[in-house]
Amino acid sequence: MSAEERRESVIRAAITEFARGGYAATSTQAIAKRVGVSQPYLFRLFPNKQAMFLAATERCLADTRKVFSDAAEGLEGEEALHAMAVAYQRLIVDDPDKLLMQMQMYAAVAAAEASGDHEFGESTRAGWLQMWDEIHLALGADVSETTTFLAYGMLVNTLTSLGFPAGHRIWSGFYESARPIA
Amino acid sequence: MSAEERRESVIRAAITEFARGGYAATSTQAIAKRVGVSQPYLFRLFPNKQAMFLAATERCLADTRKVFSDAAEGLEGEEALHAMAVAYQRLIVDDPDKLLMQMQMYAAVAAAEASGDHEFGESTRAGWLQMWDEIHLALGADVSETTTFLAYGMLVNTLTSLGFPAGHRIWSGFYESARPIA
DNA sequence: GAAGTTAGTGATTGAGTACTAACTTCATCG
DNA sequence: CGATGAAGTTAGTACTCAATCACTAACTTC
Repeated sequence: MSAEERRESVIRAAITEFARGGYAATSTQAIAKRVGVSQPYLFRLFPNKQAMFLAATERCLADTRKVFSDAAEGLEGEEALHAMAVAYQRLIVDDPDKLLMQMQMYAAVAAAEASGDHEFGESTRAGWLQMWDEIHLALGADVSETTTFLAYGMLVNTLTSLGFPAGHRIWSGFYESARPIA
Repeated sequence: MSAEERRESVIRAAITEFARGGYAATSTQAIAKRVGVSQPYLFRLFPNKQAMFLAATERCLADTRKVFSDAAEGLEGEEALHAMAVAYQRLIVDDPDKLLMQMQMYAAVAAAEASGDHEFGESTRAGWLQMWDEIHLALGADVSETTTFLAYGMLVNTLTSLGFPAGHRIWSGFYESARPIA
């Protein structure tokens, strides 16, 4: 297998491992095992552990962006909003690692920023802005609608992360106001 | 100093340390140093590191709840909403560790749930539900308004964690729709 | 002042960690 | 055939960390 292909599978493995353990608690050993390769070899493909985490977060953001843009393609306004909401819900159910990785990313960036490292946050902010702009366009360039959409998305992230099961009363407000499922 | 008082200061120190490093990357040594006590003594006050983290998250949630209930006291409806929004913004600015700890908590619970440990999530969900109910009451028992309020709150958390500076265009939607500052 | 308790420490251990250096295997090509 | 270079491994280093243990100093009770 070529180094480039390996790097690909390392990124995929890193996403699932980092998603479950966060940055610090995930060992490069665990990633290597999932890839099916020796642990030191990872350091041929990436300069260090941080680079693996960064690659994983970037990939994760890009994948999420793609889910939105694919869902909204050819639609606009209310229809686009509904399609994106449904697509995001499907993403969370079908590929929970993406959501977990997102939460780990937020925590990691927050910690990095708090301790003076603004480099990591920079790339994440750029990815987020891209996602914001894409959703913004799909929703007809309505700023407040974009903000509201993302706000509900973040609440979904939080409640899902906390493990509130579907049907729990804490979800009831979604049917009345945002209707992301319907 | 009595053990109970010590336990108090350990919790406070744990909040700031865990907030900046997350669970795994924070050493008990760092907490002990901040308290001004030897590292082994922490294990007289708490059975293990997890218990310190749990105590920190519970305290953090309780403090946040108190911010809301204090702000909304004697008010209702639109006024209560505005007061709580302003109070939360002040909390984030004045005591950023509370927000960081919250994000670390979400990531940690998500990871725990994903790997089959539902005990940690249980206490966090309970604390969150309490907060939800308090806000719900303050907002006149309007479910969709409560959900919207919390949704905006979670977006604020995310954007702040990512380090988007005040005045960045990504915040513009807040003035038009939610007006949590104004 | 003996008996007992409470707050606290120093030394240590054993497991796990990121990362390095040096070696091997093997397909390809002149 | 023999050389080259890329893919991958084994062995190892230097370090960190949670948790335990045996101990002490100060206080309280009677």
